[in-house]
Amino acid sequence: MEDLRDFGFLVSDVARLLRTEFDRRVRHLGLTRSQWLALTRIYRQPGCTLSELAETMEMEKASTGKLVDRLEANGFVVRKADGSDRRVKRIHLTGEAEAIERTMRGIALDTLQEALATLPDRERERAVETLLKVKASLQEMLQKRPRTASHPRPNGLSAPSEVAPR
Amino acid sequence: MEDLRDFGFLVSDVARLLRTEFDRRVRHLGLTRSQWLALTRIYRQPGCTLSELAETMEMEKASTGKLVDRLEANGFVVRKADGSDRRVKRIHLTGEAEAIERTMRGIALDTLQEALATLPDRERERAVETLLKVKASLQEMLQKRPRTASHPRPNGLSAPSEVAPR
DNA sequence: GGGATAAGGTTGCCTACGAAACTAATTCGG
DNA sequence: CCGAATTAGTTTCGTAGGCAACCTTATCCC
Repeated sequence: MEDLRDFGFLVSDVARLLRTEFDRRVRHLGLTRSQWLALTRIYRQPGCTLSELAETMEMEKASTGKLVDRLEANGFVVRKADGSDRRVKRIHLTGEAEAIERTMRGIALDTLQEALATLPDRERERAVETLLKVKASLQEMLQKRPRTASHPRPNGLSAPSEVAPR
Repeated sequence: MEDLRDFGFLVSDVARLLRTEFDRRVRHLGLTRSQWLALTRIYRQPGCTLSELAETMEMEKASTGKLVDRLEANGFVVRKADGSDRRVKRIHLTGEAEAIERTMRGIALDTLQEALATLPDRERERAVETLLKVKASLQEMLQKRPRTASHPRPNGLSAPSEVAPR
């Protein structure tokens, strides 16, 4: 029972460490891990819309949009108007981005290989299976609770009031 | 081989989903998951310094400092000057924080129990072991590369990934 | 056709973190 | 003892990502 929390801590720790290490390795390329992730999705789904991208990245549209903003500002991506629906903007990689994408893919692989070097294949595979289950479970939980479970209290540094048991 | 990347994606996804779900559940308490994490550390190490806290949280001092700023601004924590060293500020929980800490601990447990509901104990334990190994490996990697490795040759590494075409 | 509703994107606000640079206080080496 | 190196903490800047509140177009449906 006690290691339930351990699991939560560990997943977060490993994710953060992984991101930090990877970002240090690709810093000189001018992109981050998150940006590279977006690139790989666009690479596999050229001309996708922002909503589609947000969907496959399992992120909010707003957050995704800002990621794309930065990618576009650095010339890795372009937004093109759609012919039939004037709301949508289709996202495409630039040629430069494709080269960088491949480079970063290699670095990602290196990083993971190094981080998992001492792990037997079998163990890694099992971990992947386990994580897949947990992810599915969490997705269901988040979907079931669609955004705000009430509580329209935006601004206002009002104290948390009486929430504290005594 | 191919699921090496899967592992990386999955860990990040699960961490993010976990954080989002938990933050939604504790939103009404006026704190976040990260803030709660800090509280639990301070709870177990009352009067610790910022550097110690940053150490146990495995985070940068600057990031930790801002976390403490917010906690202090909301009255969950106080900084007290140290008698013998005028640089250090010792961090203590307020009474209110201790109650909230317990509440949030319960919610964390609920969240994890729900997320891992379908996972046999054995499988969860194995995952924890695996994650521990990976975490240790990453910590070593990050330590070996103390900050700026900017471009001074990222240490040959195994093989592939020719660096930056063009 | 025209109003209600939904879907695509964007903007603003807030928290979380890392990186680097900086200040003040302390310890160390000679 | 004094100046150099260390250490504690903060500040500044940039990216990431959620949440909510918008516009703008498309659709739906009467």
